[in-house]
Amino acid sequence: MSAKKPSRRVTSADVARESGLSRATVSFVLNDKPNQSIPPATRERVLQAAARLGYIPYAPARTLRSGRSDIVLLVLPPWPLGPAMNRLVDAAAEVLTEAGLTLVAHIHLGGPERLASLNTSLAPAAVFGMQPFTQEEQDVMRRAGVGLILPQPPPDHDLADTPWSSGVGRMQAEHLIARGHEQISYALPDDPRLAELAHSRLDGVARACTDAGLAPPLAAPVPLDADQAARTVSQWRDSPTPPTAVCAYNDEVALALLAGMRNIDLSAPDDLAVIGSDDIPAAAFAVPPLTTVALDSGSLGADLAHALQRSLDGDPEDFSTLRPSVHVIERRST
Amino acid sequence: MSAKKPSRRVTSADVARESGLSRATVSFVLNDKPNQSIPPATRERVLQAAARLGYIPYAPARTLRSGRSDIVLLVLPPWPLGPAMNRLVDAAAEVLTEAGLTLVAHIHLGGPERLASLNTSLAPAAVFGMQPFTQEEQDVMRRAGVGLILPQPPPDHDLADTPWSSGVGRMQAEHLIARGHEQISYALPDDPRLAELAHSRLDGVARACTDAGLAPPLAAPVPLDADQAARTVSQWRDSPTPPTAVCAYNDEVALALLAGMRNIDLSAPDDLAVIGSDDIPAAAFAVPPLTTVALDSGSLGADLAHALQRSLDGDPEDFSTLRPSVHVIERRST
DNA sequence: GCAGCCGTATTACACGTGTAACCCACGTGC
DNA sequence: GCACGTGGGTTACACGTGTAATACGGCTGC
Repeated sequence: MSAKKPSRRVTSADVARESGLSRATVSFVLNDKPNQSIPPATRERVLQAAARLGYIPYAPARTLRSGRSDIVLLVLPPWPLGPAMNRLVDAAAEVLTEAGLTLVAHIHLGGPERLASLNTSLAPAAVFGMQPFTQEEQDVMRRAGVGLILPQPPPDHDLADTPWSSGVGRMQAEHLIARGHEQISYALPDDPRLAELAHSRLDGVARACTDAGLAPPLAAPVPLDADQAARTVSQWRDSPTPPTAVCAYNDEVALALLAGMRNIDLSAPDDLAVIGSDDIPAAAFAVPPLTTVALDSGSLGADLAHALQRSLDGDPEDFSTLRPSVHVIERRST
Repeated sequence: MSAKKPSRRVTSADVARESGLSRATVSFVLNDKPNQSIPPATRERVLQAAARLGYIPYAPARTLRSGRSDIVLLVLPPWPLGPAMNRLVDAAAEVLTEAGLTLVAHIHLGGPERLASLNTSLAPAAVFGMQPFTQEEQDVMRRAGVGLILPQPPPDHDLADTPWSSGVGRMQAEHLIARGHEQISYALPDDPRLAELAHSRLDGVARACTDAGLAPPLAAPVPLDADQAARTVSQWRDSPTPPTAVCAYNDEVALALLAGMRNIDLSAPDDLAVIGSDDIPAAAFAVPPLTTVALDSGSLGADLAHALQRSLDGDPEDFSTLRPSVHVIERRST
């Protein structure tokens, strides 16, 4: 129980010694190779010895030998992602765990050289990012031994048109249009790190507008501050074509708008309808309760994980066909 | 440029061949060993060959040989953690990256056997969790080669008394007491997964109350639903000792309370003062704007990372001395 | 009685890296 | 002339696994 050496690692050789068999036999039993014939008696001997010693195979050695790791790396951007992404990761992790894979997340800040050091220490089987990687980044990862890199930019397809970006914007706009609104504006987030994603959502709104024969949306950044939000609203109302409704980048921006409107004695939806995105818990408690667009990120995560798993098994999978369900949660702000 | 073999891995042997030197020399140069004498000319030869081939050392082999990995694993519980934890992880990752370590996060769902498989594929140098691990879990990780496991339960010290748990509760209560409140209640979260953390925060509130000579707080679960929250508030007001203020587990619970109070024509702070915790963006936009307790999780993360790094370097570090700053953000709900 | 075969377990090697131990040629001091 | 460092490099091994190739003994078929 209390050894001198504080923590000597238990190797498969120890198990072999303990069970009086060879390391090969131990390995065969523990990975139960199908085409080997091992009598139940010896199998039991190995299993018990392994349990007694608490043997755990050493990942690096196993990976080195087999050539493939069972780590899936999720590369997250350094900006806050909200609870939707949380659920997505959650669901994906569960599916992958079931398949013997391990999902880990890393927030990635710098350029390709940092990505390189990441892969240097992890050597994942697959890397999953939020937006496509640059060619240079891909090269670095490939050289580091990454087998599968996602998402792959579909060459003929608009990069930005992922379901969790422009799809959300489109859904927001369609809901407002169905309510009879004809002049829509868009509330961008103030954080520059969110600019890319925000503009692709705005793009979804714009397309929904042109599809319906409406004018393109006015867009303006809305900081998370009630007074500044109020100013933006005032400017909109003073414009030649004042909007009757606004799509917000997310629920937080939408809440800022509602608070700003209160400050200048306006209220949703009569003076200006407001729709958010993400369905954070606070949305239901706003004044008035906020209508918002929710992405079923849980099942999206599970779908992604399944597709990834099949991809690792050799089936080239088309990830662009994954269309998650996104739906409107109607409350009182529209 | 376009080889038949789709992606043969570039090894240090390739670099050796390319530079016309031996693998050992290559290794010496690349890890620049101090006590070796390598003329600048050869050094340059190696470096250029490595760059030309785009050599990236293979993590598993390196780890296998050296015995220590540079991965730090953050084990997250499967429940939502809020933006504070996000900032903490962010800051910690930055510090660790600077030190050549790689921080990755994994959400952990099951028992020790899952933890085992986790470590089987990762072999991290250190594991960092939110609450102390059980003895069994620690054993499993130790056997898997994990050198440092945090947090270590201090034997003589109350387990629950971490700064981000009871410290928050204490700070909430002290603020209310300073405002003259003498009967305080506590709004627990409805999610059973949060029970442990919530009760330790409640404990902080209770201790602040007894320290001030007040009665212990009434506690009740408050679901994220306005009507149900309203019912709880009514019950409190009907109790023999009706509270004049309430500490909420977090801002979301606090927002639910405010919404519930609106439904029954009560308002904060006159009918009942409400204080939250976390300072989520939505708190500022509530009606009335929510007073809350904010943890400086960014600097806490950085401190933790520094301590962890020193610990890995051999200095036994006392993590229980880390006292993050937690302060009250006064708005209008108290 | 012997070749052959099958079940059982072992030996031997490869994966890619870090590094201790060694080797060789070349001044250099006496 | 010879022992002797010494700069500049190499050879050899270890880390822990997985698995192909192999050895051995006993049974079967003819």
